[in-house]
Amino acid sequence: MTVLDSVPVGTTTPPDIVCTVLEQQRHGRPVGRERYTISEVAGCTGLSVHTLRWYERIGLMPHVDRSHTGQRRYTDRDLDWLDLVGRLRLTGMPVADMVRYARLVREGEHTMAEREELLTAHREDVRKRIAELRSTLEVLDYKIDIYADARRRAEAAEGALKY
Amino acid sequence: MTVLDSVPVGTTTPPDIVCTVLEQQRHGRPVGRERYTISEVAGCTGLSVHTLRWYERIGLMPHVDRSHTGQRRYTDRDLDWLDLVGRLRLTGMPVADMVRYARLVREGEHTMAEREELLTAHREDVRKRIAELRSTLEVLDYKIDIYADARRRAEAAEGALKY
DNA sequence: TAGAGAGCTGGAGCGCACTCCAGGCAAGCG
DNA sequence: CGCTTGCCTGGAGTGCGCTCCAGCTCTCTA
Repeated sequence: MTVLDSVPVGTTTPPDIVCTVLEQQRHGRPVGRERYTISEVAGCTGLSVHTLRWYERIGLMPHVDRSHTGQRRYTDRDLDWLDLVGRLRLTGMPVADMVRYARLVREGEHTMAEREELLTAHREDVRKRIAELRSTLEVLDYKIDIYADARRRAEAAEGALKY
Repeated sequence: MTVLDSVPVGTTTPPDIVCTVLEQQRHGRPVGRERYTISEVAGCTGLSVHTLRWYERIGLMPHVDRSHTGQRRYTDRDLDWLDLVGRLRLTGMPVADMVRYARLVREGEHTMAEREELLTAHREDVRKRIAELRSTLEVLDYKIDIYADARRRAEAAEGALKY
């Protein structure tokens, strides 16, 4: 089974304990290991295995290691990267931009200026989006207040009718 | 021409003045009128005419008036509605939800509680998204700092080489 | 009276970000 | 030894939110 070959040689964790770890992994990285199967990574990142494989196909992953049978073995570094990707995704960065960033990282140190630029531009974007959201929040508050007022008035009228 | 039949009878605005108004309309509602053609609305909302017609098809507009030749004539109320729709869209509300809200509005006063609920749920969403964005902003700041530090160090080293 | 220009309709097409499928392989279990 | 489980691949399919197209009408201007 895959559990055995993903546990480093020398570690004698019995299968039942590994299972417990697998059980508790929902949005927590399984501890005490450094190589994870694709389904474990799916479990703790919230991404589907399809999406993980797709990220690799499009060049969004920095080369994932394989087991001797050709199965993916993700490292803690990979999980850190996926964490960053997840955040950028949540903030609406297009996948194409993330792929570009990934490519720059692969290309080495001389691309650091460009990476900084990319992130800085995105940060500006995020700031703008926060401002937008806040301004809409005001409109939402205003409208909800109107509905709430109307409801309170209606309830008061209903109360008055009772007596 | 359409300009004439969209100007209320009795208003004698000459065409050239109307043109000036049309010129300045980029993201400002043309003033002094109460019926707008689809391209005027496209101009001041930033939506395409395609999108405006599509919104109507899917039930996102509360019945747009027509001229005697069957062309759309948007009112200020319509523009207000589009303003709300635009804000909800910016905050990521799915079109299906906006359609549902539009339907509730059409159905009259007895749907107010449901509308309030819908907006309140969305407000919660927006708040969560703002929190998410802010937390990502921190990560971004952190990473950008690292890049900036590296860059400054590199520049300092380069400077040192010169002398 | 011909041509330009704006608008109309139903329906097809598109880009993005996944999501799923068919067909196949390797390992462990009863 | 067959069955199940988990993973593999390339490629097709999906849902959303538009976006565009063909073919038409109406009105104005030269």
